[in-house]
Amino acid sequence: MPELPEIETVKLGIESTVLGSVITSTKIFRRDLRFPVDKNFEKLIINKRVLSVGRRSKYLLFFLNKKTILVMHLGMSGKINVSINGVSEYEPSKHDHITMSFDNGVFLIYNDPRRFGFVETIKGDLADYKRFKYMGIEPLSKKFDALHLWSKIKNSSRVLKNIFLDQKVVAGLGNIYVSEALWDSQINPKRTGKKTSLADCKKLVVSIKKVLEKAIKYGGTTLKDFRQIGGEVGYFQNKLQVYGKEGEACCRRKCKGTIEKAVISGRSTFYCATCQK
DNA sequence: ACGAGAACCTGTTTGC
DNA sequence: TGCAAACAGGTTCTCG
Repeated sequence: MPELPEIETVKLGIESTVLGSVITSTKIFRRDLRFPVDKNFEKLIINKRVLSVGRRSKYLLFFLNKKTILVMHLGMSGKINVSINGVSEYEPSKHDHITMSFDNGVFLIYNDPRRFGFVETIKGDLADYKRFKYMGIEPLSKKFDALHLWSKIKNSSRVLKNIFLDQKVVAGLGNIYVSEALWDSQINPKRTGKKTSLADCKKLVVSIKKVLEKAIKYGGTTLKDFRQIGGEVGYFQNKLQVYGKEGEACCRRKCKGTIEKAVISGRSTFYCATCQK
C-alpha cells in the first residue's frame, strides 16, 4: 500500500496530534511483525516526549527525547489510526498489533493484516541506521535532479521500471507511482538505464516530483487498505492515469493508444506503448 | 558483486 | 456454488 505520498499523508496528519506529547503507555498484541518487536520496545518509548515527527522514504519517524527514534513501517497493508479523545474500554480489532497512549489524550493504533510492516527504535544518529545506510536520495529534495539521476542509471542495463523500484537509486517510489511517473514522462518502462539520456532524466525528475506532490496534495492513494489517520481514504486513486487501467484508452491528448499491463521484475506495470517510447 | 526470484503473511478477486 | 489459484501498495534474503 503505502508509498512515499501515503506515508507523508500520515506524517502530516499525525504531527499535529502528537507533537510535544509524552507517550504514557503502549501495548503490543503481536510481536511477530516483519521483524520481531524488540523485547525492550515498551521500556524504550514510555515516558518519552515526541520532539518531532518525520519521514524518510516510506518510513515514519518519531523523534523522541533522549535521542531515541521510533521507526514505523507500514509494509503493504499497514494503517495507523488516531483518535484524539482517547479510548476507554479499548478492545483490539483484528490485526491491531500495537497501541500507544499520549498524555494529551491521543490514542494511536497500529494495524497491519499482512504483517509486512514493523516498528523498531534506534538510538543516536539516523545516518547510522542500517536500513538507511544505502538508501537513495529523497525524490522531493532539491538534490534530486537530472544529473544526479543520470549518474545513477546511465550505465545500467536494467529496465527503468526495475531501477525505480530500487530504493538505493531513488527512495520512496513504489509500484503505483513508478507507472504513473513513467507515463507522465512518456518514457517506456522497458527502456534500459543505458538508453536513457540526460534529457530523458530531466523529464523523469520533473514527472516524479510532480506525481508525488500531487498525490500528497490529494491525501495519497487508497486502492484497498490505505487510510489517513482518521480513517478517511486518500483521493489520488481518482487521479491515476495508468495504474490499474489495463484495456482503457490512454488519456494523453491526441494519443490513440490503449493502456497495457506487463509484468516487469515480477510486478504489474501499466503503460501506453503508443506514447511511451 | 550483482541481479532475478523467492520468501514473508493475510485477504480478496478471478477462474475453472 | 465452491474451491483453488492468482494477486495485492514492500523489503530482505538466497541463489546463480
